[in-house]
Amino acid sequence: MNRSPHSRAAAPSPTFSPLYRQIKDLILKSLEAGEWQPGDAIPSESELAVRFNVSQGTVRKAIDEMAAENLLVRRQGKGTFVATHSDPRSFFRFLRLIPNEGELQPSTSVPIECGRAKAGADVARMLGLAPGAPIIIMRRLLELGGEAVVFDEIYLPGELFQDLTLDVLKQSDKSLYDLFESRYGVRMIRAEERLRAVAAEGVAAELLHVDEGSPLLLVERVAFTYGNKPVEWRRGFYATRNFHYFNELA
Amino acid sequence: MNRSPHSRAAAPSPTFSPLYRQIKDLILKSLEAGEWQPGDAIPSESELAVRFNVSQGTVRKAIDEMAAENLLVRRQGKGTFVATHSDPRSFFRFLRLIPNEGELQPSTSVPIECGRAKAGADVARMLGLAPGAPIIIMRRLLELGGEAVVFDEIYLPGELFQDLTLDVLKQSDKSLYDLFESRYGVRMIRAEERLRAVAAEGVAAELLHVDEGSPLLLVERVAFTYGNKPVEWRRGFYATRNFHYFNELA
DNA sequence: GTTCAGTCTTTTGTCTTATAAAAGACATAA
DNA sequence: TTATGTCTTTTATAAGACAAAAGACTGAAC
Repeated sequence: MNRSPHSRAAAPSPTFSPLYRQIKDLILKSLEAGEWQPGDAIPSESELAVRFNVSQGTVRKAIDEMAAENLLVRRQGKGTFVATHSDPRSFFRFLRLIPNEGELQPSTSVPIECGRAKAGADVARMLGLAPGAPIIIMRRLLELGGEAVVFDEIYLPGELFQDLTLDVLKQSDKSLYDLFESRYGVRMIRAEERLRAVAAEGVAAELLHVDEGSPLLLVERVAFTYGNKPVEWRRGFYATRNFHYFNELA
Repeated sequence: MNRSPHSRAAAPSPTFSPLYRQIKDLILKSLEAGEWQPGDAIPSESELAVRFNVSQGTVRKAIDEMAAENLLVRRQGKGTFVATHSDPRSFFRFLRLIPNEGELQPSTSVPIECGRAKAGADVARMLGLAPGAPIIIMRRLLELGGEAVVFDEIYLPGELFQDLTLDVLKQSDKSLYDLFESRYGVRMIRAEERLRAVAAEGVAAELLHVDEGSPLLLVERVAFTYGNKPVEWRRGFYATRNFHYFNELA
């Protein structure tokens, strides 16, 4: 570690970075290496301070940033924990769909199909794979309060999800990202979504019980794991009769 | 100010709040009162520390939070500045529309109509007004790279925007929120958006040059100023042939 | 035995102080 | 005129001391 970043004698150091950020990188590396599992407590601030030979305040600032990025969760008096998709609070972060009126509905994922294929040009580009690399294609329906609301087509790199089959999906009662995290060790930490209005057609129209040509909200998503690595591409058709996509501009 | 929040002798204080948050509230009050204008520098951290009789670090933590909320902007070596909508960087925050391919386009606002009316039940509810209170209704088209992409219907409380007319809008070359801020002293700091897909009809279809019944993205927005006070309700129809709504889930 | 109140330990949170880096103005020498 | 150094003002970083929150543990009261 560069412990004397301020001495400019030796190197004007284009790679300069303050102490707390170096600590952050170290913690991130431990996280990525699986030293602490999702839901687990990480060592206390003072322990980490001793381990890295810095003050508690410096460790704290590193953790502050990671908590702001939803990688860690602090609880006063208890400790700091690795964020997990099994925590229901982290759920809404990745499904911004709420009813036009009334309370939030419990959601059910209905797997329809899950197979293997070779990446076409578009999927390869989105996932940073070579064209022809093995991928998994999954289709599923999302029901909210008994109503079919979202039809998803999901593309995953085959390498990371070796034994993922339709059966595995049907067995699981967790959310997809919870499953990915607990069974395959792939943690989604960030996503980009692109929204358009399109006309319903084919399977989507049928499964969502809407007329051909009626408007649907198309949500395309790329989800990233540690190191900004894309590991999921998804195309979702949302029927927005009774639900809408909620977003806060802050 | 409650300078000894930790002494529990006097009051178990259900309204306890740490020092830095009390400072934050004070700075916020100054901001709200217009003591410093958008774009201006606020006093330095050490000046504020003297003024409030606390340490620089405590002022700093207060400002940190406000910078995270986009109320203030820090610049090392220069000072801390009141955020402003005239800063182009703050622009994308409130218009999340980007081209499917190619660079970001410069946008032009084309005012169509601007009149006064009395608030109906729905607008009154959204803006926290009494039904029948005076409001302003404005319609406009947003063009990106020469193409008509968004048709907006905007509802404002009449009281806050006294002399706002179609002419004023036509005269201005600023963004709407920049105009609101500089001319009426109303600063938008946060907004909630609800998105749906709908079928194009009437004026919207016509102005956006799309067929009746073709899909449009409907974006309903409530925008808030200081103290979480709603001061704008807006219904926007987005034609998403060549553009899409971009959102980051972080 | 069970319950309740106090006490102790461990954890994150708050606040202060000292010092570094960044930016720019200004003077001065080439 | 142009560069170069120096001084001042600003935010940024780092460390240390102490407070509040949470929970486990102890032991007395019943």
